[in-house]
Amino acid sequence: MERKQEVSKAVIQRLPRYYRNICELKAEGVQRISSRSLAERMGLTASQIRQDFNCFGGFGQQGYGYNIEKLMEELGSILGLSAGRTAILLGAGNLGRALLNNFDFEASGFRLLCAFDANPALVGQEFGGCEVRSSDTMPAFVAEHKPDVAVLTIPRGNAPDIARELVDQGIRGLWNFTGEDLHLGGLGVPVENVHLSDSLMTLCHLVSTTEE
Amino acid sequence: MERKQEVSKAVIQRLPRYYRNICELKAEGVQRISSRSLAERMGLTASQIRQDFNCFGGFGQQGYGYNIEKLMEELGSILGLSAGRTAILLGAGNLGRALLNNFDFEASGFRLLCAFDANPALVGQEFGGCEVRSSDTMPAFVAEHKPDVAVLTIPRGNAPDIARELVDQGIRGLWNFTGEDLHLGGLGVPVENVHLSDSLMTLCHLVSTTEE
DNA sequence: GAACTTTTGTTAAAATAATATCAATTCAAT
DNA sequence: ATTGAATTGATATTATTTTAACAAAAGTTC
Repeated sequence: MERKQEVSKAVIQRLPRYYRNICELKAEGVQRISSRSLAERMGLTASQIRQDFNCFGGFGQQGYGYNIEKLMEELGSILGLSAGRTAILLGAGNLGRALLNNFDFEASGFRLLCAFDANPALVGQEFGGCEVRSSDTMPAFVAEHKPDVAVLTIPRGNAPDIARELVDQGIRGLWNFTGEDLHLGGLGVPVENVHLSDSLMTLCHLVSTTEE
Repeated sequence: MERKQEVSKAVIQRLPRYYRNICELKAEGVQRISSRSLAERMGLTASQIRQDFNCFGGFGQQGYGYNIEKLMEELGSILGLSAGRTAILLGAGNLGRALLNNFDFEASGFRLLCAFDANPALVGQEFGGCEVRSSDTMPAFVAEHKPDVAVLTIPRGNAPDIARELVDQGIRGLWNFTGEDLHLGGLGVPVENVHLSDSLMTLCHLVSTTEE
């Protein structure tokens, strides 16, 4: 599993999509696949797929292709999905609740321990099987349970302060929906900034330039 | 505004982030900014910013920098945010309602006309100022109002069929939350596939590899 | 089991993207 | 006005990423 040299960010960002497609293939009952077939399915080149996989050591077989079962395990392991990581969610507003109710955290490698909100009306309620606790109790909870990552669905203004606080308390990653770009890479804490608006603006541009 | 040669996808995907930051600067009352300052703020290189902007014709001034007001207009125009585009939303389940209630479509260039759902209990209700209508009435509505894009927050299985139907009815773009990767580029219809799970899996990997 | 086909892993080449450099131009100060 | 500092836009360079090519290995068929 040890990598000779740093794997490029471009490759890393393709891994979840590979994993998704392999899971689908497994669900379809497929046992093995060649880089060519997978490339066709995903709209990539076979060459790119082979090179991507080989960043982590070849797990294919010449003349045969890739075994779906094995490939899924390998990709899952590279992504760290079975590491039993834990998460908490901060901010049980509309967006936070939508995630609690709909999003399958387990499928992305995380067990959601609980949510926190400052609003007393929400404290004690449960969404998607996850209890909302008072924000006051967050530091003690983090100190005790040491969750790996925090999901930030709090209002934007609070984001930088809370992020710093969480890092001080030992959080190892942030899934950030606040709209504020956070960069804690310098502190060794990765952040995934989610900006739905960026995606929609890109679509707006694409629609505008696809005009005939 | 005419481009000499195709602007690379990498540049396009940075535009929304530029736009966001310029909006913030304007809100802060800043009147002008140099590529160096902006680079520092955004964690990029000044060179990259100048080259990106120059893809669309230089709108800076030597010895002065970029005028915030002008830059915002130019970027907004490139993104097509003022084109008065319209959207409909399909599927007023948890995710759909979360978008209706929380997401600022106008800020990303779209006026949301209405939502559609097959569930009679939801039809007639309003979320975020947007009315839910019966799915049955969707084709007639699209034929009459010709919305530019459709937001897909329907269950995954239906996605491909509905997408094709929408394209036949003249839809020009899809903002796809179904989890199913849609590729209608061949039909000249751009799609933005949103996969929150990809983002969280990437974070899982980053947390795992940032281990000391 | 020999010939043929498939397909990988690896190396090389091509294409793309990011960064550095610098002349030309503008602003600001005296 | 003249000088000096700042900053762009363009070009050149470097780095990265993607694609192509192919020998080596495994499967398949007769």
